[in-house]
Amino acid sequence: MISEVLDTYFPKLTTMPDLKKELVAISSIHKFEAGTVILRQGAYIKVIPLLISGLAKVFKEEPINGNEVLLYYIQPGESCVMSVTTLIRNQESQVKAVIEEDSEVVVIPADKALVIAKKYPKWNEFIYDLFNLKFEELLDVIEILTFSNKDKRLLEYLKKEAKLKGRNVLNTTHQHIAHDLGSSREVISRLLKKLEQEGHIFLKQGEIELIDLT
Amino acid sequence: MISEVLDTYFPKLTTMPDLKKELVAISSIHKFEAGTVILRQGAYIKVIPLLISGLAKVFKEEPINGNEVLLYYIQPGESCVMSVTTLIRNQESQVKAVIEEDSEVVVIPADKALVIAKKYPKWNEFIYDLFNLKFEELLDVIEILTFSNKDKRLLEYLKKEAKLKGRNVLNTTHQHIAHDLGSSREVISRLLKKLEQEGHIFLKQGEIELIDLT
DNA sequence: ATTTTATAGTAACAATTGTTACAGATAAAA
DNA sequence: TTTTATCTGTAACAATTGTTACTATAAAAT
Repeated sequence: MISEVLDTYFPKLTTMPDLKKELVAISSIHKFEAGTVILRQGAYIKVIPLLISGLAKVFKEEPINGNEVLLYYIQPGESCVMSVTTLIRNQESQVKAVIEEDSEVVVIPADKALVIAKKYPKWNEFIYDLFNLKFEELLDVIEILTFSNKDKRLLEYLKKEAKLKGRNVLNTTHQHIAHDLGSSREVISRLLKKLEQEGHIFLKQGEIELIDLT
Repeated sequence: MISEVLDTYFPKLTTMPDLKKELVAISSIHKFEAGTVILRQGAYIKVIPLLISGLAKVFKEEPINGNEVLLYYIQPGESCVMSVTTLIRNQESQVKAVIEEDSEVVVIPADKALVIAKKYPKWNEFIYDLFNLKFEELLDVIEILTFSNKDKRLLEYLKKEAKLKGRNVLNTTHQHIAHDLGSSREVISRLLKKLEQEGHIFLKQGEIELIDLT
């Protein structure tokens, strides 16, 4: 079971028979419901999660008044890179990870992941790839925060959500979006109305339909 | 020469005699003047630089109208993480690196760095550390961009510059700061004046003196 | 010493975003 | 069906940031 799942979603980790064998031996599959916090900011890493279905979001919390920003997503075939390096450095996690859609996760105990990392260069390649990917997502966020207005950021967010969730109707609230983007509900409502008037989206209570997905 | 330099600035890379020997054999020391672009956005990686003196800055360029934002710094004892992962993935660089203060750099040819990475886990530990560090710097940038105003961002920038350059008088222009932060000169002038009135800094032509460095 | 260039100051206005304070609409629960 | 809670719309105003346009100052060059 785990063997096939790894083959399908993490092919990089199964090209080496030894590595694959070891991974299968130490990992187990868990299911998490939407809303589950799988990693708390400030906590230490106990497991490395490999997502095989569903979707997770990674946030940075502002210590003072509890605001958060969405940093990036974890899709099937990915893991939480921050977990991996934080584990190696034995630090507190700087981020919070939350399951966004019901997910299945291959879970690797932290101590054993450390052994694997030292033993198999392939594992590092996998992590490097992921790191690069997430690094670039952060760069994109910074670019759009620096050079664009909120309406652009909002539209990009909606498109990304639609793409990752595989549908062009999003079931969400203005409040929820405001939370993800670190803004206020009123501002988001105003900008959504503007996007609707421009023909990008169609609004209903608890629903946003994307018109042009490009 | 290279041997001592590595011991001093990159102790992690010299704990294993074999790794150290190999690094010494393949690397050379180069000097770069302030202003030198050591990595162009869109270019492929030819060398991995290890900074031993001076300071470098890493920018993300906006493709359309040539604006840039400062992402993070490279200090002595650090390398350009983006180079490392971009090299492994054989991608175009997503960022631009510029020498900020005259620097000395240990240069490792890209092809040989790849061999080293596969052979020595210690190298990966070094890279992981660095990645984590820079990742966290990016998170801090995103946090401040999301939750704070420009004046806070500006003050943090000035403090960081002062800290990294080891002096509390910065020789820079408003235009240059605006460029680093992706804003306009007039806005920066206005905010600097405000910071001066609040007693944080003291302004002179071409100079900014930090009062409180905390 | 005078001109030229680069740098900085600032006022006035526009655009964007945040905040307050309600009202209306929709869906869920009683 | 009524009640209740949640979600959305929006006006009015405040604060912040961006833009335009011009002036003032300091440093560098002639």
